[in-house]
Amino acid sequence: MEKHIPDIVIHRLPIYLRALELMARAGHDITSSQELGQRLGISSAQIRKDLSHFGEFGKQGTGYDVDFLRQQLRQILHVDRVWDMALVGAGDLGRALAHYKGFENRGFRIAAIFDVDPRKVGKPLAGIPVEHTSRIPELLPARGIRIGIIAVPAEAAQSVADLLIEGRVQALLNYAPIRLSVPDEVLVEYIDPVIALQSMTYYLGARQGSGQNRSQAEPAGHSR
Amino acid sequence: MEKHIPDIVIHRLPIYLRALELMARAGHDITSSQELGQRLGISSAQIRKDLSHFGEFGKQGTGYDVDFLRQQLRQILHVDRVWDMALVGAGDLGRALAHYKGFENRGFRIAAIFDVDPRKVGKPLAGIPVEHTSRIPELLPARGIRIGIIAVPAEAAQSVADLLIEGRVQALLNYAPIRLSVPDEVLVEYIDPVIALQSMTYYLGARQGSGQNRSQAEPAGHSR
DNA sequence: CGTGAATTTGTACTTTATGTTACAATCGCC
DNA sequence: GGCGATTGTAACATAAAGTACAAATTCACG
Repeated sequence: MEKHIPDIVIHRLPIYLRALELMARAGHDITSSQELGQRLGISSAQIRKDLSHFGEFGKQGTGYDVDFLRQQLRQILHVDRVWDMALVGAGDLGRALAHYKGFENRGFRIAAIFDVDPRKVGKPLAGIPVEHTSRIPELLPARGIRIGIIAVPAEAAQSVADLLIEGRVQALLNYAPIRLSVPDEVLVEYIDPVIALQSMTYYLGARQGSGQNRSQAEPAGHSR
Repeated sequence: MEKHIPDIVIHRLPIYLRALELMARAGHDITSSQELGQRLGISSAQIRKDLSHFGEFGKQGTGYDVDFLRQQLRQILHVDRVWDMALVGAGDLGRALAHYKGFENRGFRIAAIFDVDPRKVGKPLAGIPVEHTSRIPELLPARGIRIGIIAVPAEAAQSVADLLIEGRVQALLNYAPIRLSVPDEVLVEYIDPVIALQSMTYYLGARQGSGQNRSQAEPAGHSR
């Protein structure tokens, strides 16, 4: 319980937590690694082994107390508090994120919004004032914001990342389809729907289409 | 080149492709596994081995022709065509996805949009008419749509998935924070920003905060 | 209240999957 | 025509997942 814990294990914990929250809300008091695994498509042994990195949370013959395990996981993942985040980009995606209800109750809150567009600066979005991007380095440290969300076009993403890092941010969630170059100590997670889609079309392509597919050949040239 | 190819390899290919598209746009004609790896934070040997599953695309002493490798990867991933997708949910997220320019040129297009809200049905979104969700099973097969995007609240996600599958969809991109239960032959990819964030706060929590963090204790009770 | 069957955990051990190292073969270039 | 660069891959090393089981617990039943 004090050694290095594999990153892949860390990435599964939020999935367990999400399932537990769901069970708790459904009034489910007790569960087992088997039940959890069934719901998640993960082997029960995997779940037990993952959890065993952090302690012994279950009871033999019974399983896990949903509420207790939930609290433990929230502690382990440090979401037993609320993390303020800075959102950069008040376009369509930024707006969707600003209005997203899913952050509440899962440990996060958008506490500041930035955009370069002067028409957007000043007007509040989801009740939060939109500031100019250039003020990131100045405003973030004062507000103790340690997480940044990048929701700007790919061309602007790296410079936004640089500003956020100047503002002492330690974790980035990047929606732009580009790899960011950041100091070693800064964490980055990437969300790119096209990457996810393309790894599915690899498998789809081999299969039978249901109708007249391949509607359009992709033109050779590129623009973006 | 005919054996089973690990899923994890498939998931890296789109990342290679994305980098190559970027290079191509930058007028970069030739690259090497080393250069690619440097940009992506992946070892050069990893890249060479991944590619070797599909053939020999490089030239010793020189490296890879950016344009050629790009075309090869697009073929392998079957994004040398355009895939029509059905988007379900015309809320904030659905709107952002409908307007997203990043699908173009990467092999995808939103060809149909659905929502349950009668106020949204009828009005076009990003030039695409919004239909009622109940019409999914009827409309998709006729249009040869094989990919669905779920952008509805968690409560509705499973029933939307069921409708899409009834409409013969073979791949789902699910933005709802819930695991879907689907037949074996249907592919699913998940996007949940909170999962990504929580795996970062695991590491962040151990570190020094930059100011007065832990602004608010999460209340014990839950609602959502 | 005692007992045995049924569960279920945590973990040691085994197997499988993934990644790294190292290098012969090849190529372009000066 | 020799030299530096770079590929593709075999051999090795590391990481992750699955198997199996002793130990603990519950519960039904007499």
